[in-house]
Amino acid sequence: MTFLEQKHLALLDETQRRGQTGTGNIRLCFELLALASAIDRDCAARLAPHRLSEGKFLLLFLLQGRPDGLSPHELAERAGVTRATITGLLDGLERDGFLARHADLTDRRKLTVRLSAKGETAGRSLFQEHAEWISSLLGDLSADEQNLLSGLLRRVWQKTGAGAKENNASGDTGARI
Amino acid sequence: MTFLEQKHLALLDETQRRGQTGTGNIRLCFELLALASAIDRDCAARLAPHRLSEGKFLLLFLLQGRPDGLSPHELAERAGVTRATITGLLDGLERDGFLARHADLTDRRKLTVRLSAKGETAGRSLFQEHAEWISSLLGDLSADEQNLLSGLLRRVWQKTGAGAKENNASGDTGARI
DNA sequence: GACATATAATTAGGCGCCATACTATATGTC
DNA sequence: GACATATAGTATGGCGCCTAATTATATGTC
Repeated sequence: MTFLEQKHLALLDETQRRGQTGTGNIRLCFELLALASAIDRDCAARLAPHRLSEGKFLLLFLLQGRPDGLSPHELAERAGVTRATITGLLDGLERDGFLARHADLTDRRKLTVRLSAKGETAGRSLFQEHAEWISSLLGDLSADEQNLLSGLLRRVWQKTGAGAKENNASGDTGARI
Repeated sequence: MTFLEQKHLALLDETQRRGQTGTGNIRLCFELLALASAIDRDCAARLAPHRLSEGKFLLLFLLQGRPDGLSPHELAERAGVTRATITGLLDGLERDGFLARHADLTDRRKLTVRLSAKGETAGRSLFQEHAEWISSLLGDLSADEQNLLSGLLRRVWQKTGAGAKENNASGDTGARI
């Protein structure tokens, strides 16, 4: 059986019906997207029982083991999302008792975000669990296979907008086989 | 340079700092997710100038070349999303003049959704463009490399929740090298 | 010291997706 | 023909993400 998603099947069917060239390429691209979606769904399903999303988990994780906390601004930078998004995530996490916002004593514009005991505990155990799970996803592949896969992914990535930008800066290309 | 996303870099840094095992696996998984995100971002950027999202594009595409139209219910099924989601997408597409809802004559619960001339034109040209773009992403890989990649993706996919479900039904496993 | 400018966080509003609840209509059964 | 049940579409409210605008505070410069 194929492992594509419904929407991709529909697109692929129609592409084939129209006798477009390169449907093999397209199928492969959809397989890649389907795999990523499946991983994201699994991730969400693992976190949902704790009332956490992937974004919230990342914040928990960034704050974990930092008794001095971090500002929303720093969290945004490290998480790679906007400060507005952080505000929303913090609202949820604070509501559920994972952390608290504290006023900064020296700069009254700033806040310091610190985990509660609940947040510390949840962060620590979830992180361990999460790392093991992700690692296990790829665990069946041999070292050679992993290198191969990484190289192939990199080459495809260079055709994307993000990759093209990177290409202008450095001449790095994945190995060919 | 690496091609991971900010959030994954943060997770990976911390994982290494804690001396967790299997960080290579984890990096590879993140590379896969980063590539899928890059593709999704490119897709969104291509459609945005037309005031379309990926979901809307799919509807345009499903309706294209069907003078009799489809019902929201059928659209939901083929797109693999809920009917509620379809309602939202149709609202936007109707507002922007790509299509119209028409009352069904025989069953008054039903609607028929048909593209406008604008919708037909946009659908046709975008579909062509889109198919060529996606195909080009993978176009650098040889046939062998494509088969290899597909097999590797499939094996990882079987470790996901979606894959595990599928496994119960059929014994299909990707080829090993 | 006043004022332009930068920075921190938030708010407001939008999008796409979901689950759940609701309304209108159809249908099968007695 | 009445009534339970199913179905079609929508409304509501939530989440995570975004951009742009707003408010409060800090800072550099004249």
